[in-house]
Amino acid sequence: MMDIKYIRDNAEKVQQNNVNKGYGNLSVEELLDLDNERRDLQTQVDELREQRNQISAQMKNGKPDQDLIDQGKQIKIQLSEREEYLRATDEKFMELLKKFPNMALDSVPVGLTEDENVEVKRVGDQPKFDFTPLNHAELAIKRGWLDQERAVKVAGSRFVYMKGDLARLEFAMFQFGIDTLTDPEKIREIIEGAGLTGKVSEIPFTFVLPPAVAKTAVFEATGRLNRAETTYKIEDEDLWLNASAEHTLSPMYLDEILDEKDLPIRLVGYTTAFRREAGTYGKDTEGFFRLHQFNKLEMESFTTADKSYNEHLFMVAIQEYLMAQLKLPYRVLEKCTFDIGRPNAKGVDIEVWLPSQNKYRETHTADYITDFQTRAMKTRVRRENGDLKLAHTNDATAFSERPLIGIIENYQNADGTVTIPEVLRKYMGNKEVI
RNA sequence: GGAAGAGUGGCCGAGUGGUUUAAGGCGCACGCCUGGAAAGUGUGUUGAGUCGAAAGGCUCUCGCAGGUUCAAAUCCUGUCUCUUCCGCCA
Repeated sequence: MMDIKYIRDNAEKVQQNNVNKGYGNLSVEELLDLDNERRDLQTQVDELREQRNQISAQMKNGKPDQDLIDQGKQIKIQLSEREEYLRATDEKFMELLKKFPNMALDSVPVGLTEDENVEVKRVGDQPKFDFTPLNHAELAIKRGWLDQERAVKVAGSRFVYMKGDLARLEFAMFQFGIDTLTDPEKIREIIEGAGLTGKVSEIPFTFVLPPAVAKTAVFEATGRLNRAETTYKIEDEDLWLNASAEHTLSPMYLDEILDEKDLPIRLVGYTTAFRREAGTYGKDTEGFFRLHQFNKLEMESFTTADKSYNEHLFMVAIQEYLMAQLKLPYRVLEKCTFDIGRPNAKGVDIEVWLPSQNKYRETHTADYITDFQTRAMKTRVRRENGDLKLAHTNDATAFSERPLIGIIENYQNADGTVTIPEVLRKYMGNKEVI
């Protein structure tokens, strides 16, 4: 959620940001009108309550006074009318305010389609094959690793059974990710490699197995509840299935005041993610590129405002490190204003090279969210100087299932086998090929 | 899922309609006292909104949401969470 005080002071800039992020229909003027109305009403209500309290205080000492009781009754009537008006105005105000997107940093490229995303760099060589490479779905089905037909029978389209060595490889990859993120030595190595020494904390991540559901109000506070297109609701419960561990990690400190000396809090959470994928019919239907259900390892961190930007760069560095360790060819994109998403101030995507599609496809996102989530969640920090400030959150993918697609396509051999990336072999019984 | 009990400032805990602007204690912060400390002692110590240059004023906040009343931590209704017991269960 945006800071109304910031909007009051920066009306034009906020309106321009709305336009840049594809929310040009949201009017700052309309919001500020509601804000003024709301504050006027609040003052009126406060004054009436003050009168009521004064009358009540007079009544404490002596016997009940009919005159005071009558005055109190008058105030009660006026107050309930004003309060109702205030409640309705406040509701309209909040409804509109919650729709406002976070301010994009000035460095974020302005653009209203994903074509405006800017490629920052390419890393790793695209493999050359002396045979015609299969796409990941063909290969996985051929090897008995993927059963879509039976999944359709049981659960419907966009669900799969993942089996055998591919399923094992997935857990190997996740274990590799967990081992890396919880290892102080590896964290230091990544920070050094990214030139962030002294700029970010060197404390490792804590591995978390979080709930996979969140209550409506909590999910809304994350700014990620998208009823129409993404999120599944559990019938007869006030619960939604998470579409990422972010949705249950970021609200962990809801309504809490954190101590600065305990920061940063770095978490890496594993859950199964559920997405309705409404509006993507016909897109990426082959294999397991876009499913209603997939597993994901997600990073989340809580910092003070002055540390959060470097924390974001650190998370991107981690993502690059993981991809580089797997020796997958990838590229890094600076996402444009439209593509970074409503809660983001900045966003980076990492895409893996897919030989079958002859292009790079998204595997990782890093979200720089500033205080947009913590304002709604009331997650604050007691600074060392005693100030109370909103915490900042950063959120980023460690591994989803998509890098597996990159692995089996880039590491495939002519005979249909797949060479296992070196760093994963120890998790696969030291096998070199599956 | 059923039954009973309980939710009060950072923590413990008093409080069954108006001397509560939430007693008292612990912890914490800053003083006084002391050669220094302990003890003692004084002041302060939830968070939010709003007005104000500031000092400060006003309002709200006793799990949450409604209701009764001139007046609610206190009475009523709903709901959530926790504890104990029962049932079910990986």
